[in-house]
Amino acid sequence: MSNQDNIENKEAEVVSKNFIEQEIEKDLAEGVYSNVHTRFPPEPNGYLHIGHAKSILLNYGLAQKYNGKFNMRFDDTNPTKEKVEYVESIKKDIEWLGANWEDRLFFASNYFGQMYDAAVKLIKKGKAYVCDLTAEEIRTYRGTLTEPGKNSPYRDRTVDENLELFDNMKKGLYQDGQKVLRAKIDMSSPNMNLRDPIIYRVAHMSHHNTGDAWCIYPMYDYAHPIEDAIEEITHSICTLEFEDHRPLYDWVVRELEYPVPPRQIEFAKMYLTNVVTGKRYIKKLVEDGVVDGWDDPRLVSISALRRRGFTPESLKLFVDLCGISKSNSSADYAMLEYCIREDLKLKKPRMMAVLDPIKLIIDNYPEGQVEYLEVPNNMENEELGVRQIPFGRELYIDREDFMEEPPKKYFRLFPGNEVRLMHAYFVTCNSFVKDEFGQVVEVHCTYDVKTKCGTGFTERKVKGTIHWVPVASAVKAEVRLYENLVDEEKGVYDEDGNINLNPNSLVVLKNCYLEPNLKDAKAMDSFQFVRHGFFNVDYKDSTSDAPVFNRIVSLKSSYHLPK
RNA sequence: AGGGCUAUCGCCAAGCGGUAAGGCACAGCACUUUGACUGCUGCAUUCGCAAGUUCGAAUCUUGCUAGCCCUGCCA
Repeated sequence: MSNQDNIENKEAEVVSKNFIEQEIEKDLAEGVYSNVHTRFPPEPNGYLHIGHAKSILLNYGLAQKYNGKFNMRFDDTNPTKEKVEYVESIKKDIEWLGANWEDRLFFASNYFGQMYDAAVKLIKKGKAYVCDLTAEEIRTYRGTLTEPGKNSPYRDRTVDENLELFDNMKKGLYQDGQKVLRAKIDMSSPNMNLRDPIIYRVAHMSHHNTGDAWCIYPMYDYAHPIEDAIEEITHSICTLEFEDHRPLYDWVVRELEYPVPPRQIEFAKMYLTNVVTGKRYIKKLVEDGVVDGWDDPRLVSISALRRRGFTPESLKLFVDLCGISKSNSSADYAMLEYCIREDLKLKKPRMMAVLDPIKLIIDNYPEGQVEYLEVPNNMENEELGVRQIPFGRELYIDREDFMEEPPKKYFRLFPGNEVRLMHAYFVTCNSFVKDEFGQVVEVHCTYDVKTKCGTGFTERKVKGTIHWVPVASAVKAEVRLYENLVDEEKGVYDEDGNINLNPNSLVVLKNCYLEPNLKDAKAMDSFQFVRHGFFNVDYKDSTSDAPVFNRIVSLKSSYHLPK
């Protein structure tokens, strides 16, 4: 079974339609829309994270499922927050995820002209007015959650006066904050968004895309429905906090009289338990140097997950497994880990690596002899081929694979016990050597030639198999193990809102030995290290000459020494 | 005179009036050139709580309770 089939099978398990799909099918059946057109509309003000991946994959997946189209759109209506550098990184992340916008890459800022015309239309309909109140006054006039607001004294200006004032705003006759354009809706609405929301503000600032062409910029609530309508989006999918904005969204598309108005549907954001997902907090971690950048493998930004070795397929699987709903929830990190293991296990070679080495010496193996063993790269996937591993008298094995006094059900090496050296021979432990600190440094064994792997030897069996690496040709490497950045015992935040950090979130092992085949491993290549999990070669500059491996994910938690 | 939304196993999540899907996690057994993987088995007499309607309610009604969101010239 190929890996692709495997993923498709996993997806097939998600049989029921999510509520958005149900809504779409209802719209299609009732003829509200004749096609499906979705979009992903980030503001280029930072890095995308796994929560965005959910939205991207949802929107793209919906378009695919219903044979529709998917647009990429930068919602860049606020020049104070946006930068070109984010635009490129966002495009890169989305392409990497596999969401294809084809030739439909748009910028909200390219619609400024149409948005201006639409505002003029609203003014002419008597549905918008220029307001001279200060920001503070507007806040006061807006009322509170429990008290209605009151009308602005400028609310009843004539159409002609509004037209002239708005034109003057555009011409740059006013300072920032001096005047705004407001929609005339209902100052006593229980929905704050409908209390004459501001739809245009003055901001004398260069825009990353339009430069100095404009000094007035539309607000999200006004701009977004127009963007969707212009692009003929049918289903405008966003997160739950915009539910209260939907009446305003509908007001805008209705008053502007679009023939086929788009429809906004909200779903719950994705959170991960005990993981920092807030952009503000991630930014602080980066600035404080707690992590080494936005792509630090302990973060869940898309660039971090990519650097860590997560694949687009694994993220897609994760998003599908999590599902879409309207209830606030937080997924277990274990589910994410499952997804990457699932994706990689048949795709990647299984190599041997010794992370905490002790020597194993085969006393009856001829000194100086080297033999090459041919081993499959992945015993469950023949397509990955075979490789040669040199075998000799002196090997490294992992410290945890030998115990002087083994507990019950310990199947690995201990004095008198016989185990299989993976892909090689059975060896029996005869003795061991300790250093002056009482640490085991050498284990002495004898091997049985008859037991060579692949010869069909079946006379006796062993309970344990251990991995090894030849001392003479092993590749020395630095291995980085990642744990949760957050102290799970204490929870993500303390009383003051600071993050409870886990001091052991990054462990660097400098004395690791890998099988010789890993000498030329390419950057971003990933492997399974038997018993240790999945690792990838880091592309970032390392502090040592040795190759650096990041642990993507460890093996399932039940894969441990006997209790 | 507040409004909107949500509540089904440790975590996600189906369910849409006919008697609680599935996945993750966890546990056990089998298999195994690693104890992983794979396979099998187990894991909610009960759906936030309380009344009501009904032959029948997680699904309908009413009333509570808890959580999230909303008073940016942010998105």
